[in-house]
Amino acid sequence: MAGDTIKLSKLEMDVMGSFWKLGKATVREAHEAIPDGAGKPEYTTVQTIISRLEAKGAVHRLKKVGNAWIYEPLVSRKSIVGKIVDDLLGLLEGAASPIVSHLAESGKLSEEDVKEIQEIIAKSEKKK
Amino acid sequence: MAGDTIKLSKLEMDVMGSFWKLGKATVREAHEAIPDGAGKPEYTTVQTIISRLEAKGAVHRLKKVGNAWIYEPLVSRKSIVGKIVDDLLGLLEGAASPIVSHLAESGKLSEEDVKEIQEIIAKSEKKK
DNA sequence: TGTTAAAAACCACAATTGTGGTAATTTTAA
DNA sequence: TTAAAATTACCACAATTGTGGTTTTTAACA
Repeated sequence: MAGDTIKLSKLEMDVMGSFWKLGKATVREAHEAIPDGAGKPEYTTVQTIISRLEAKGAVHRLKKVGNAWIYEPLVSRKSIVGKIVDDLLGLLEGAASPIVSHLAESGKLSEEDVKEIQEIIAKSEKKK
Repeated sequence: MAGDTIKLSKLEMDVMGSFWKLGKATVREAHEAIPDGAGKPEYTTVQTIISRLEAKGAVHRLKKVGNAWIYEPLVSRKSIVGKIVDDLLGLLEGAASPIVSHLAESGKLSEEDVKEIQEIIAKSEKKK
């Protein structure tokens, strides 16, 4: 228990990206939702990946429409991102600063993000 | 070019952790520096991993002392963490907030971290 | 200087991941 | 109602990763 979030590979993650974006999708829709560019997998590859995702319990078949199955995600992006970040924190011995420094340096942190952080921290400080 | 930071697997990352911590190390030292617990690899496994890290250019042999080689990291933790975070950002379509929310919620962000972020942001704002 | 302890070198092999093909089935449109 | 199009089902296979054993070399010391 505790660390039992499923482990997804890079490609599996990309395909989950389609489901997280679309909510639910057929194989074809999931495939089309993957951004074009180098390394975009073939349709049949996505088929395979979705089967594996199903075996892992990351998606499931909702219903059949026409002759295509509609799949639905069973794990949230939030939980998966959480696991990735936690793993990374493990590598960093719990220190978040290398992560936030990188975010800040790469200009990905908006002032809104910072405000949000401060609020959350303020809240958790109060609880002590 | 640009995305040419080496790709490390989980175990390879753990072993790199030893090098980042110790600065340089023999196979034995790297092995011993891995925290005990479930999934701690055997000495010979670490040997293999270090060979692969060498092949990937992540470490190299510095010199021989006694009959053991001393290895040294060639990639910084910073660069690897940066790559992981960038990949994650890719999945999140560039939005950092899911990451920082998770960090903040899990109580890993100190007030010092927040101050650091603000400073970095302030600096980059000035440049505009 | 020969034995032994340590490390390297080399090897093996299963699981997972990336990648996509082919055959069979099911719809749908002519 | 049958041919074409879409989709599933099933298969294959190479690369990478996790895992650690066996053999050989090398250094140290008794």
